Amino acid sequence: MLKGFECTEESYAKGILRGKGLKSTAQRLAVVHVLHTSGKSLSVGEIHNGVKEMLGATGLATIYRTLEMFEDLSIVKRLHFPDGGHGYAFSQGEHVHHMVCIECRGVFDFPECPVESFDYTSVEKQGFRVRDHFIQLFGQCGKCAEAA
Amino acid sequence: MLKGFECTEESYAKGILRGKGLKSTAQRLAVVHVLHTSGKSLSVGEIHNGVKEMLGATGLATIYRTLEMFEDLSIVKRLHFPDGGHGYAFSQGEHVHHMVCIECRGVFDFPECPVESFDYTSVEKQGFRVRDHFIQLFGQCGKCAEAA
DNA sequence: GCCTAATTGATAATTATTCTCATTTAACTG
DNA sequence: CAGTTAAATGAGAATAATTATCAATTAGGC
Repeated sequence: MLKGFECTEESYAKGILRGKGLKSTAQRLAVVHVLHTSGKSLSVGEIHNGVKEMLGATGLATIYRTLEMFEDLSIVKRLHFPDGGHGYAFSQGEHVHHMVCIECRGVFDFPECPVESFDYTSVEKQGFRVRDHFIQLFGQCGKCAEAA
Repeated sequence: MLKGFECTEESYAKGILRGKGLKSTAQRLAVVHVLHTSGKSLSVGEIHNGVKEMLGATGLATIYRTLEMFEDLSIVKRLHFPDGGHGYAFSQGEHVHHMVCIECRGVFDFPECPVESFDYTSVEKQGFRVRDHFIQLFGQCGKCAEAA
């Protein structure tokens, strides 16, 4: 097992995995570590590289499997970019939304939900029942705005 | 050139294409037609099949090229699904949001923007400058709710 | 420490997307 | 409305992304 780099986020993931009867493998914790410490949205390839740096040879399929599982467990969130690409970011809990810097791909949380107070009347008139939503803000983070 | 199936949506697309000095080809108008008449979000393959039904042999690359261009022109919108997949829907104008039926993938517009009235103060305290946003609602459309 | 089901690694297979270039065509022009 | 030209297309090769397979490994409980 992996030692020495465990922090709040890894403990959080371990707790969720344990609760579901899933194993806390070195690979899974490394994915959490790589994502969390980067503070931004990473591609599958970037995550794979980060994990390999920590653990040595690691199968790419494991990264895909882990990300899919983590998304179901609300440990990571899949984010989409205007250019059509996508990436993954560490994210605790289900009802958090994210803003993404279009320059550095840094990810920032915001807990207030703009849709929560939204009046669905016009939507529901069409017979539509809203169950869930996906929101993402794009812009410039403080650092990138300064640098510009 | 294509005749006989032109309706408001095709004229709309032709106008935008003309305005940008782009050609209104049979393939492009067929993409609009297929998307609009379906009323739902379609995969690239489904769009390709629909266009082939109308025009006969059509290159897949053309479909990809057309969809990318149409997204830039805000004629179609790329939508994402909880299962990780994505699709395209006809969509007039830039500031329209969509709700998608998770059963039939039907797409419904709503012009009111939940984020417009949202108070960004907490976000901007972090130095983040919001430029754009992506919103999508998921749920059940009237028909699918009845059928259930 | 042992046992067992869960997980992983390596790679093959599949699927999705982009590229290339010769051929075709929409739109403009006279 | 025939001629011209830059834009667009088709077909398939090339590349990238994702999923599947299965033998070998390992976390977690006893």
